[in-house]
Amino acid sequence: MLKDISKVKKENISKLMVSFSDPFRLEIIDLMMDGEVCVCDIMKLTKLSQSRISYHIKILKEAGLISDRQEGRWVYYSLNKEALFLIKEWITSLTDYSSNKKRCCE
Amino acid sequence: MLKDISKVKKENISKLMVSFSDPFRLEIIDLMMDGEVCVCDIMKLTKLSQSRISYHIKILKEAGLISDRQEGRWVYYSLNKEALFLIKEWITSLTDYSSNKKRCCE
DNA sequence: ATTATACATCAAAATATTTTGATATATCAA
DNA sequence: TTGATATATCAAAATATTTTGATGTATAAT
Repeated sequence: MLKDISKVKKENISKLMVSFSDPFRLEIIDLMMDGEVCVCDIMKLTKLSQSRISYHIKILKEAGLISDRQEGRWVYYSLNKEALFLIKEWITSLTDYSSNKKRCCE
Repeated sequence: MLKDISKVKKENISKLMVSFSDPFRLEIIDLMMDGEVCVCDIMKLTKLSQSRISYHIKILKEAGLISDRQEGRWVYYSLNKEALFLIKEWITSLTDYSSNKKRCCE
């Protein structure tokens, strides 16, 4: 069972996965792969409204997937690599430890 | 940008991530790590109602995350390793290629 | 001081997901 | 054939998430 193998808590995983479950958030994440972006960058690149972006950013932030850094009027957001590694670790535990055991003879 | 790096399509990822975004589905996935399970196993182990389990199973199946195999009255579900590897590959592309580039001098 | 810009937050509306309980289907056993 | 079991499906209700438009706050430029 997962809980015995991975250090990653299920609530964290669930929240991180919720982050990834929306196509617009995936787009935003995609943009962040090139480095820091501000809300205004995302607005230019995606045509999403400002408050809509702020909403999604908030979800990403609360899941711990992104960090922010303020510089004057701008807030720059970037992917939090540690969170990405957590997820990777979790997925790895799934692929490495999941069994192919079939049911028989019950 | 992700689209240039990974072969994994964003709609697939989004659907797979939706699979992971519900705590009950995470529980079900967890049970499947030990090998095949039927709905009745999940009922015994989680106390979720039958139709509720069927609903979540359907989501997992439509995302391509699990496979099924019927044997008499029972249907055995198991994790689809290929899908797990797809996700792993995608996460890996995120961790490997995402940049730490800071904004400056604009 | 006033105005403009970048972003956050809020409440209401729109939408989507999940749960429930009832019913349907298929397999098996008596 | 009848009854029991395993699971799927459906429609309605319950909940949760997302979107929108308005307003608020902070920073900076004039």
